[in-house]
Amino acid sequence: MHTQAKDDGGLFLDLPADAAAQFASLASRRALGDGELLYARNDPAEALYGLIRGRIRLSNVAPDGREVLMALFEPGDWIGELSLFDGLPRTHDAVAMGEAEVFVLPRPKLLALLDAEPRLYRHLAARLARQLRLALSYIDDAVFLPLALRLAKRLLQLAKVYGQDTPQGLLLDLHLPQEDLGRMLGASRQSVSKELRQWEKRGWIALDYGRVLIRDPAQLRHLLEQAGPAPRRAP
Amino acid sequence: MHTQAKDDGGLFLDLPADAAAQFASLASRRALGDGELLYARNDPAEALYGLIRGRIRLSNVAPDGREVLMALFEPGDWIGELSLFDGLPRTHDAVAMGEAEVFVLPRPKLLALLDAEPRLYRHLAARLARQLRLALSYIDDAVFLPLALRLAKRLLQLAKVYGQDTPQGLLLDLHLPQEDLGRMLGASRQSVSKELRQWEKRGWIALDYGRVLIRDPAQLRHLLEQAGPAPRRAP
DNA sequence: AAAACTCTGTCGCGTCCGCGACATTCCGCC
DNA sequence: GGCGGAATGTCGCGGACGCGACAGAGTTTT
Repeated sequence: MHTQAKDDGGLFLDLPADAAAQFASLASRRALGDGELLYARNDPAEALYGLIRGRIRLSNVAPDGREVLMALFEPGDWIGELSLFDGLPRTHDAVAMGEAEVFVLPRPKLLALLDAEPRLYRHLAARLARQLRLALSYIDDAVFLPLALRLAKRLLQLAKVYGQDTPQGLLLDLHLPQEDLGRMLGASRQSVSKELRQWEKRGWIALDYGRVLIRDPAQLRHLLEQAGPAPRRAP
Repeated sequence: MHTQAKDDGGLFLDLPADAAAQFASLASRRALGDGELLYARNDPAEALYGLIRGRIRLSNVAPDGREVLMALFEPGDWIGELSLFDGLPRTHDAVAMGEAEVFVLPRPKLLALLDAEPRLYRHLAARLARQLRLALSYIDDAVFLPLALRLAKRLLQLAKVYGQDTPQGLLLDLHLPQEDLGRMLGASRQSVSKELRQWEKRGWIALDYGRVLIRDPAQLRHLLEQAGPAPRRAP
């Protein structure tokens, strides 16, 4: 669902080399300005996209302004496979954060290629499978874990993908405001801030604008382990 | 994710007839007693199952006893495709509610068949796609909709699949305690009960043990429409 | 370098909803 | 047809967390 770039191991997943070439031959390009919509919720499924440059946010906005931030895409990620498969409309808005550029693989051409090379289905289905697993785990977490634990979990998850090792610890430099962190968790900015601050006071992390330095990942993991398996049960 | 039976239109999805026959030739059968585990969370992915008789619940239980009820399967449904695709462990427990019987399609055999007939991937991928859409909508709903609306939505959704038309209205006779309804929504039994009772007082529904009669679906839909698009915004 | 914005920290109130408790009603079973 | 267990209705307390408000700190723009 999100942080797909490094999960895939490499650029545009592990397609066989020849298939990658075929994909490329179908593609045109499209440049996006800051805040530009790649597609909107309920748009028809016209193409599959491959992110070349920049960052794209996949989210859903309620009419009252609340927003669920479902995924962040980084260069190397595919975007929009779900609609590719079932032909149904988009489930989310896809918006460029800053300048970005994508490959555009029109659905009809892509389907034709897939029919010719059905083994490619396997690769794309594998992506769907990963996304489904992620979505399912989000649902579980939303029900089982209190905000603090969801936040810890997400931070560690993000760190696995975006974290850079530094002498002081794992640096998460993704220029993401706490408000967006909240939107990933279905939580308010204030609650996220409060929790992060608490951890900072304990020396587990250090905060900066749009940046988090995880000084002691083990403490966060410890939180999850002790509370996750047996959430609070005092007799 | 759940209520897949009638969504698929027919028994074991719309497989080509010859493919269905091939599937059948791979299958053995397994009978399950009430409460018996078909598989458990984290079990390895050994087979794909097809439900022949009875009902199976797909759920996740936290160590403290709380439970998320992710899906109910009815005869004609496939069970366990996700692990079929990626080979990773089960995400949920699958438990028989009452006596049940399933086809068992061992994964290795099935993968061999799929390699021989790659076009079948398309059918199975379509199922993954539907499940992903459902999961995504659950996530959105959990964040955007208050309990009452999620409940209304779920009731209508269940009615589409299980509802029987009667002179008094849509009858939902699925022998599902309100507690389980709650577990579908990440809500407590008490809250579900309260809301249902309220609707009953207004004459929208009628309640019975494990049964709901929807007298006036339009009212429930109305709830969703007025509140869904623009949830409460008093100046 | 100052202005305009964005991001963050912090209170405090209010609400939603979980949870324990208990009475009541209904079902399945012997 | 009566008995035990399960399902339901109902209060009320308490906790988690959203939300408005505002101050202060940092960043971007011109």
